[in-house]
Amino acid sequence: MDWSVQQIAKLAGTTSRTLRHYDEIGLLKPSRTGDNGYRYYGHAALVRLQRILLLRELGLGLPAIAEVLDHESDAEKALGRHLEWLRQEQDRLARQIDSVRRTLEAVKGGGEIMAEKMFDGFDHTRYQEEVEDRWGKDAYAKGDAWWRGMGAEEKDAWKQRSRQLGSDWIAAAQSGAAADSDEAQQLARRQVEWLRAIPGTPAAAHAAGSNGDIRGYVTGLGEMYVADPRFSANYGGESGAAFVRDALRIYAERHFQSGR
Amino acid sequence: MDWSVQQIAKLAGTTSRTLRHYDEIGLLKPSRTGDNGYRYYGHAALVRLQRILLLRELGLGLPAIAEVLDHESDAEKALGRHLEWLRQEQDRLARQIDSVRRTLEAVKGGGEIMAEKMFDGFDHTRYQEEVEDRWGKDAYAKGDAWWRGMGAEEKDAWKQRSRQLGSDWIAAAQSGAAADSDEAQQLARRQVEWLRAIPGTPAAAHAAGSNGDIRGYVTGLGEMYVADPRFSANYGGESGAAFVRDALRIYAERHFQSGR
DNA sequence: CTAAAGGTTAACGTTGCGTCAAGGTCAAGA
DNA sequence: TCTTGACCTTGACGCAACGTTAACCTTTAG
Repeated sequence: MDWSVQQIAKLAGTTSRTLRHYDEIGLLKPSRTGDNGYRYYGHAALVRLQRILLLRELGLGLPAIAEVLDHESDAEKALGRHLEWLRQEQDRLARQIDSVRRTLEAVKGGGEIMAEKMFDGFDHTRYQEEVEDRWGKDAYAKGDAWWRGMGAEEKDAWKQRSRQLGSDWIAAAQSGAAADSDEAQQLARRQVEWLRAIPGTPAAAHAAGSNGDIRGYVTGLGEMYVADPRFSANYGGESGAAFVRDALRIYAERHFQSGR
Repeated sequence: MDWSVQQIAKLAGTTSRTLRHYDEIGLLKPSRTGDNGYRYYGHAALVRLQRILLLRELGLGLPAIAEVLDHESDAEKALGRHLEWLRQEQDRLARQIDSVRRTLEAVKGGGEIMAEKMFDGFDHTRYQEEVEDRWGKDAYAKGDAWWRGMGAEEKDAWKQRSRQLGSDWIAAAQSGAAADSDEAQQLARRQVEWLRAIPGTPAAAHAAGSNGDIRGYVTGLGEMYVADPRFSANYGGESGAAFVRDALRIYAERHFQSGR
């Protein structure tokens, strides 16, 4: 009472190629092999195959499935871990959808694809990797959660504040003020306060009494601004960006201990 | 004022390998290539790279990104399609999570991985492909939505009804009744009514007055039962499954026009 | 006897790079 | 000047899970 590849494939709802693949990687061996090389599957193989397919539909990888089936006891833990992973994926997707929606709206409205600029409410998608690299994995997560948790009015207010700060920087830069001038240092102070309002940043931690490397953070941020041509483009070319950077560096040197 | 691979990679928050990849597939060519073969990137390239990375974070594929960037006008449509796709993915994930959760609970409670059998509330994951193949893509979707939309009590009731039907079939098969006996035909009627309660099936459409191929559907379902050893195992071996199949076929022949 | 149906192994294609491997180039110190 | 060491280059394999030819036997039905 054995079945051929095609037969068992149809019974279980899969393809013969899949069965050969599973044979190849050792996940499911045929119960018997004919002299002609044909694969034959018996009852036990079918049951195992169905379990494999069930677990696969749940999204588990083949190695994970093998583990579950071979050490029956691990099933619970494996499924638990998998569930956790699925939930993270779900979160990621939700954020992505949100981003796409906003981008789509921006495109519909403005036109240009990359209309969102640096100060337009802290473009947190753009600097994700950089932020994570330099100031820890969860800094971005916190900032992101904070932003997503705001209502539309709050977001508008924040954007307004950001834009105001940005245009003041531009005005100062174009007026030819020096980076260590009072005007520039006042702007630097506002910028730092602005940063402090964003949870997850070292600036926020510093405001709360903790002592991260706020000096390095502020200085580094200035360098990021100069390095980013979108920023320079909006703030009067490289000279404008350099002005912001210098002002921030000087402010940081004057007001913060040298790191950690 | 050009940048080397490493430099531009850091500026944009990616790696040199990625840049070489993009060069290879023609997504982003260097602005200039040195006599030594070195790649150098200018301002325009950096802007394009940043757009690429932004779109990538939104989850678009590289070919799609190329299309968006090269035919600026398509951006809106491309993003719209992408959003749609993301939402479907989200749906899929949600269903998967639900399945994993239920399976996990079943494992915690009962133990055996594949405790869910055929009639245990219509195992809709198991026959997905088959159902889609034979009776259209959205039949499964409708049935699935219906099932997921039920409350726990409703589900329990449904399971109860299903189990009752199943055990009645078993009893009839084991009593040695003929497939065309009154008893068997009564069971067939109940089975068809049971099927009618599941939205998306041809049986449901038929109940609503539409005329899909309900005869083929009912008959085919019977064949599926026989082909499935899990079914036969639970219903008294192949003879029991054959009994069900025959009874259904006879019932279908007697009560439904021959298809479409 | 022949053709159709079904079986076999072998090997490339898919997605987006990470990761060696082997070897030029360039700026700077001994 | 020679030697590091850092950075550059072009291949080419690896990953996940099969789909899809390709080229070639075996079994089965007519």
